[in-house]
Amino acid sequence: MKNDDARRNPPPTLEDVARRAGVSTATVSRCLNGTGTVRDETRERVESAVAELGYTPHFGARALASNRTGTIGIVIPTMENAIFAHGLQAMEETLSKQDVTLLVATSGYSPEREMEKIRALVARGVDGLALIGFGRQPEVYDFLASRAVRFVVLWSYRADSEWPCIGFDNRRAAMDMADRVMAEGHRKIAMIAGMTVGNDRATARVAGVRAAMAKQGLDLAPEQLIECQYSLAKGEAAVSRLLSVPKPPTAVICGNDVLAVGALRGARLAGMSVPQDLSIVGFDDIELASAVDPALTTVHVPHRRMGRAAARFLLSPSDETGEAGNFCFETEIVMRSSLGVANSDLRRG
Amino acid sequence: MKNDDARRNPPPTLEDVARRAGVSTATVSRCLNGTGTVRDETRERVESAVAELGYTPHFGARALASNRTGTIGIVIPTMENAIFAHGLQAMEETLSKQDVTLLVATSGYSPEREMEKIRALVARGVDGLALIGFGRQPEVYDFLASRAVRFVVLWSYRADSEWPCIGFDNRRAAMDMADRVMAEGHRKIAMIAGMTVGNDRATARVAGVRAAMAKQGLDLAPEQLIECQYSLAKGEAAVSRLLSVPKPPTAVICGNDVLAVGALRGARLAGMSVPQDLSIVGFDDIELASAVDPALTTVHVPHRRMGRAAARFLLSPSDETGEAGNFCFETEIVMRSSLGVANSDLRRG
DNA sequence: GTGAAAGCGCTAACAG
DNA sequence: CTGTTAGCGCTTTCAC
Repeated sequence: MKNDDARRNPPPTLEDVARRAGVSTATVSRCLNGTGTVRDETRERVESAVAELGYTPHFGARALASNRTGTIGIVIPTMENAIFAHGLQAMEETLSKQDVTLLVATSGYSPEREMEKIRALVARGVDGLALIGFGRQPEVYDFLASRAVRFVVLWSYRADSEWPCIGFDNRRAAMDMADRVMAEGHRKIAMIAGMTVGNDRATARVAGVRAAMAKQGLDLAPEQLIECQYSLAKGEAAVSRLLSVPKPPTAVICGNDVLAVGALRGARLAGMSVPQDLSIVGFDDIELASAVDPALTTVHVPHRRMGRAAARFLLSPSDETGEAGNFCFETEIVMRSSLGVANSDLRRG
Repeated sequence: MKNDDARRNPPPTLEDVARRAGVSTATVSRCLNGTGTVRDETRERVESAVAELGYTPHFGARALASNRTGTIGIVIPTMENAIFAHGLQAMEETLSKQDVTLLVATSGYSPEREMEKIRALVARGVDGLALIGFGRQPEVYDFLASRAVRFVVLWSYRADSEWPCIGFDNRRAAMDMADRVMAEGHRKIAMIAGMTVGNDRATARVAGVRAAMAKQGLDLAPEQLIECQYSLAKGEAAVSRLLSVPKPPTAVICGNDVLAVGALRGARLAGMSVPQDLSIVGFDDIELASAVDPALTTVHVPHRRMGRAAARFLLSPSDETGEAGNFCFETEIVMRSSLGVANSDLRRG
């Protein structure tokens, strides 16, 4: 049996390689890690010994001895929609060029689970950590500090942040979007937001919409703001609630594209056509946004560039950090067809 | 500075805990791992020492000493669409109940990169590995055997498989779908498939469609079969190619939902309405499928159940494996609106 | 340029 | 029920 084979022949160790190459383990280690200098001829002997034996270093042993793991961790809220997929992909690509592995954990938008995952990743000796947004208990940051874990906050940006962050201005982006919606003549505007508690991005997006509306003397009445989890079904349910009142909104601003696509479907089911009867806009510009009909007007977020920047930051030697780890990307509104001019009938209504 | 703090106070070790609790390291280890028996009073002392110190075990050390890591790895083709997301999520949930971490790596549908990732995961000492589909070089399986790595193939099923697999019958599912399409009167049928080379699932889906058509005396002409990568854009491009011939198909069977949604958009751009002028069906039943308009008729695949089964299999003690790791899930066709009866005008055409 | 040897933090026999 | 102790495989001074 193959299994027994393997049990009898445990994987080769550094020592096996050293013996075969006729050198010491220190030399093999030096070859493998590019530390110190080794004569060419010696290096070749070592390399062929490695190849012949099919040697792979033992990760745990290496981690124990060197106190590094070649691993970066990230905790994202969810993998179930594509919001973070491109960012992750870009991050992973950049990291793997330097032979570092990205460990992805998900929290399901739960602070407790996020903390668990952070602990798990730190316990695994990640050399760096990426977290989404700022909204978390101070204990989390204390823990990270006490363990001296390098980390960066992604997807959010605060100029005065105490911690490095690479993101964008969620509030501003939402404000711009609301301005754009109002520029189309909309006055009765509703919002379907993500759960704002503990989620600074969702919170900022609501605040942005509020601020923009305030500038025009409008406000977001409580019944015009629905908070729900980011899912198609919730978006669909939310919009039907918004439409079931005497004077329904002519435009709905959604906290992300998933909600917006759900809303699109809800509107369709309610017999409204978008954007003639109702405008719907999203946020994030995931692929889904341009796949649906009508295609979604949304806020384009530079996922890949953020992912790459995050990787580069976490890869950079910690002693040359400086202010480097603080970057605000620009977002822009992508006009597609789901936003139209306000229908005056309804506006009057 | 916090960083210096941490450098001066290195993380507590098992020994620190032992000292503080007034016991030996062995006892602390026993408490932490639930191995052996410990008096309640002792356990409590240990537990409070752990809490006070904020102790977290060192992963590498543990891996080195015990030769286990509490880690299961999986290599999936991509995270950029939701095909594997629910399966992963379910797997992760099941594993984390047993304090096992899931390490996710992506291959981008490249065999070389898949092998790299497998090596990386094995080097990290994963206790088990999940792979998608069977299509890979024999060397990969040899490597796994030589390292005695427990693994399971997912998303595919072969009754006579040499290796444990938990999946479904891709060929059969595609066949059923083709039958269903033909039952609506379609005779001119085209297919937009994923790249079949090295991808047994894509291959089986094409084979299934072929077989079903053959039963009715039809065949899939070369120009009626387009292979492309799984992306919205490719699906869109493919359908416009299919529609640009004298006698275009009345139905297009797609290798997955992403392609189908792309095709939907392509058809729309070509001025065709679905399903009146053209029927389009997908495969996988990801959320996207029911979010678009018209909603996609597709093959429902029990992603979550597969993920859970995979986790359970990999979690089970290897000595009681037996035939347990071989399971074929049923799929079913979800009728939505993108499949309609064949338009006789076009059929004649 | 290379080797010897001391750990890294933890687990698992083995004693007691 | 608990303590002692010998490694696990690798990196990293420190000599030579």
